[in-house]
Amino acid sequence: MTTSATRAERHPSPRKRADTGAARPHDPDEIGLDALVGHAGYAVRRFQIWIFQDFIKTLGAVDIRPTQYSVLTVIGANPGLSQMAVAKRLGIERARLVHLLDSLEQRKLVRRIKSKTDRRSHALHLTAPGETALAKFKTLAAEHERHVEAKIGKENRERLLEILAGFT
Amino acid sequence: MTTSATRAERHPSPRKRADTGAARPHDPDEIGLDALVGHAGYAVRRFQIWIFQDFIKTLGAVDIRPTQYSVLTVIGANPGLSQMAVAKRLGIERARLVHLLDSLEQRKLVRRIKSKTDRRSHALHLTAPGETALAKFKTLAAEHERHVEAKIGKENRERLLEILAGFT
DNA sequence: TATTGTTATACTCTATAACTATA
DNA sequence: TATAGTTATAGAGTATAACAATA
Repeated sequence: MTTSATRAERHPSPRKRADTGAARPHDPDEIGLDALVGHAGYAVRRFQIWIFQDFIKTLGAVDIRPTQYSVLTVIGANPGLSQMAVAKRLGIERARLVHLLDSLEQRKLVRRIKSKTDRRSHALHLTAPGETALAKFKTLAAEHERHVEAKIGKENRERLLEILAGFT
Repeated sequence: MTTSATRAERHPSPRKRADTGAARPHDPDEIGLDALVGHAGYAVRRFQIWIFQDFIKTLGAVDIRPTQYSVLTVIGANPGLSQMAVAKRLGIERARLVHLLDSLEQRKLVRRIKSKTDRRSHALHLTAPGETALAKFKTLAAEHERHVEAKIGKENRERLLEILAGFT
């Protein structure tokens, strides 16, 4: 652990009070996280929630959520992919991708085209309006990314991308 | 962007093929992420999923999930907190905390004690078995943390904690 | 009036299982 | 028999709203 002078450490023996049932108004800043401070998962989770909320808000006008954006981006860059290929690449359950594509197809952003060589599978393509829309989404997503940069700093964001490059 | 030679960059003009409906068997490693590569949120989300899965697996024998662990840890370090205080500190909806505490109380790990000074609120405490159990959970959580360290490296994990110190 | 805990609803996401039509 | 897409279900998690008891 490298973080120093954390809140938890200001509560070295928090259980001293034999308080039972008494009201204890806590200043939220005084509530120690104890062992959570040493867990990367805790901070990563809180950060991920912050990022997604900003993404959803920034792309709110076009009603696109992070998972929808990732699906559209991958189809746009790799037209003709099957649903299985997209699901595997993005770590989405194939059952869930069905509903995601239903929604994107209803919005006329994506088409499912029956494969001629393997009639079990669909080749996924963006529609022409889908291509246009995705370009707009990418512009807004870039704006969101600038919010991330403003939040944690330019260098920290770049380090983060390097550290997590294996999780893609 | 600092990540170099990414997969996306190996697909400079991916839409060249006017392929429509043809089968295209893709090697999963050949599917480019395009713009996703530049989004911190994408990597953070994939990493967070990996971490939670490892946590759930490592603490599977004691049937404790990340959120339950965070609630128990905060109550253990700050006995007497109200439900509102815990919910605010951890960013959990108070409505959801009700169910989490119902489960932890049924398992005799936590007690809700009526406050005498504010009869609307409950003071939260670990039971004696709860204290013992939490010590065991912390040992297993530390083991999980070593898995994280092994996955991304000791220095990277420490940098990550520093970068995300604000999200706690 | 405002707050604490509770109940309820809806929607997202994850994890399965089973079904169909193809291979 | 195995795979692609689909349908269905269950549980976690998020986001709300409304209610009773209490402040």
